[in-house]
Amino acid sequence: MTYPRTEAFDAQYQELAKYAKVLSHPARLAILKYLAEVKACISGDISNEIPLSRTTVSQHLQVLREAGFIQGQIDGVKINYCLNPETVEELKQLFNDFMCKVQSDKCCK
Amino acid sequence: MTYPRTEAFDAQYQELAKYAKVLSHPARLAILKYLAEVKACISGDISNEIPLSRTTVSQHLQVLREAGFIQGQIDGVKINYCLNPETVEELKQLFNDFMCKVQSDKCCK
DNA sequence: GATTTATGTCGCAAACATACGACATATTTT
DNA sequence: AAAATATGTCGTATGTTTGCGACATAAATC
Repeated sequence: MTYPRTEAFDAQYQELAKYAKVLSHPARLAILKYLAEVKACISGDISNEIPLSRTTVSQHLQVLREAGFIQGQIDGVKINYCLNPETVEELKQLFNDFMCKVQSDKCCK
Repeated sequence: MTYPRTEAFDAQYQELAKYAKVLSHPARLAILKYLAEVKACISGDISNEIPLSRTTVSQHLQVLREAGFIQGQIDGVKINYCLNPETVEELKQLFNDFMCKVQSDKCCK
């Protein structure tokens, strides 16, 4: 949702918020972890692994793809999915930068 | 949303997903950062700082409070809000644990 | 005790997210 | 070329999130 009043203000937090949204569903965290374990696999493997329909998994894959977390390599009928290390690295960076600003010495106690 | 089929499966990702959801809105990231900067403040200060109505800020504060990110200390009519370092630390831990499982050596290249 | 100040909750509309069956497409295999 | 396989997109129902005005509460001040 974009609200005119907040657009400018939100800008600096938009990127991390977007990544956080992608990570805010257990299925997507599970897919990322599964991909890290198997290094590469086809989408059918994922819907066998997690208790969701093929359609739903496909939609979660789309969210992960659009956010740049995963990449798909077409191989005939199959599509081999794997993690995109650049995006994983960027997330880590953004998150750590944010955490530095919200350090434990910055509380009222 | 809770789906019976996925409940057991989701369990191990539920916690991080929940934290990620809290961080998935720019206004909430902004509030956390503002609180870190000023160390403690009242809710009115926050709605003056960010371009959202008092009501909306109050609701974002509720989300942050319920997730344990912030604490409110009643002082007469005012409520002094501040960060909760335990939760910030727990988030950092959960996130780092997850990132270790999704390391850059775990891709198809 | 009336007014002001600080904050919270309710109710609602609009937007967004989730899950999944049904259908579409495209490449293999027979 | 028909069947099988792998995957994507559409439509839809249901639930959740967001923003905000209106109302409620409760302490402080006049």
